[in-house]
Amino acid sequence: MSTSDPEPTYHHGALKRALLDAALELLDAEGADSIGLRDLARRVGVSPAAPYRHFRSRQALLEAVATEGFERFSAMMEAKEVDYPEAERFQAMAEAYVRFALVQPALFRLMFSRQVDKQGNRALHKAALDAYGSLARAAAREVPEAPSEGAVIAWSFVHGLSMLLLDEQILGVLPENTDSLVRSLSRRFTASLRAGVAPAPQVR
Amino acid sequence: MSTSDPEPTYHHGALKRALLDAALELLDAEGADSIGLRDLARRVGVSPAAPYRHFRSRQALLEAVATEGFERFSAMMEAKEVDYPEAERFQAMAEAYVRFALVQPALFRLMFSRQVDKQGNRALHKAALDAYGSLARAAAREVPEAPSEGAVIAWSFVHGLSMLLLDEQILGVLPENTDSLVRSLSRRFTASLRAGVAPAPQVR
DNA sequence: AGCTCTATGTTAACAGTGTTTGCATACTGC
DNA sequence: GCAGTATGCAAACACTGTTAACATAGAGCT
Repeated sequence: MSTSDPEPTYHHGALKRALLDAALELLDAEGADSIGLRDLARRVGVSPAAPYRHFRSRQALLEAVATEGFERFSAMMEAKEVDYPEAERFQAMAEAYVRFALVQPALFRLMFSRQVDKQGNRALHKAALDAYGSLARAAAREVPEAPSEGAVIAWSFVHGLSMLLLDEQILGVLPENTDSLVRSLSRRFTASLRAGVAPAPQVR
Repeated sequence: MSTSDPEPTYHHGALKRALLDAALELLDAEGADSIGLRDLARRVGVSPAAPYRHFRSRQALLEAVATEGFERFSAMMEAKEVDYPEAERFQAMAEAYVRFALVQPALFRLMFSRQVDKQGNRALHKAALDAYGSLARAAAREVPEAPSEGAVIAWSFVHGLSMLLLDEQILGVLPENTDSLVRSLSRRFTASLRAGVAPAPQVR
């Protein structure tokens, strides 16, 4: 009595997963703001109060979504880490970073928004730090003279580029094909990162 | 009958301005999400429907706030542009950029959020482009070989650094004094920007 | 088997929101 | 002084997140 039958039960069986999936789906259609608990409940076929058995609040739901976003994100980054040789590694990861942002804009925005509290949510915090780890390692290798500073500079660049592209703010300025734009920009950046950090710790 | 009396009139007289001011004030106490039209109306002392005589919707109000944010922002950047000699100019502007974000975090976030539609709002669009202009000019001067690409790279760096600092995401990694952190990072970045763009257009 | 305990749903209600409609009041220009 | 317009108010609508009280299903024990 359990081979088929997708619908008829009182208990849904996998509501939590279903809610997260629905949220992830809605996220890219609309923004993260227009993602309501009642919407999700309706879409999954349960009552408005049902989600509260699995998430303490709407924010908790969003944090769970963001956590999963970070997990996917860092999985992808780690994949690049093993797939590419040292020489091309950072380059590949930078491009992957931006591509992730462009493919799942709302998810990316949510991950770095203030709607989720990375300090108060251990799982989220860890997932976010993991994501940074891979990129930082690759960037640090490019700048052995100042690894941690180099890593932060590189992180800032890819993150800022992603954000500005999401805003369609750069396209008004450099209206090229996005992919090749990202490639040429990150290539230039990598080159200057390698060349420039060593010589000039003091400016004044 | 008009020398004093701050309160008793039926018509408020400067509701639009008052609403914007209240919004700007609330913005830094709470986030931009918790800024409601009814809240503002209450705080200013008018009925819930009154704001609609001056703003078509909540989003329109937020866009007006963001526009004012961009205007202040670019005014500040242009000030740096004239106050500093070429050699230190970009450096100063980069630091000012980040500082603005840190001093008015919610406003900065709003300016670059999806809650405001830069395409559909001419005033907003112009203000945003103006803000970019000053920074771009200064950055381009540092990289005469590839001015527009250099400008975008520099913009990405300062913007990303701002965003990551707002998330308190970097502080977990480099827990220094924020001000000196910003200075040393942007100094390093500027140095590598100068050094590295010329030699290596081709990597492969 | 039956019986209890807990997990997971439902319904009904509360407070709060953005927004619209119709009416009231004040200001402005002839 | 009077018409027309700008600006305010009150009441209502359709939503939302969230809570409380109740209902049902499944798990584990005897």
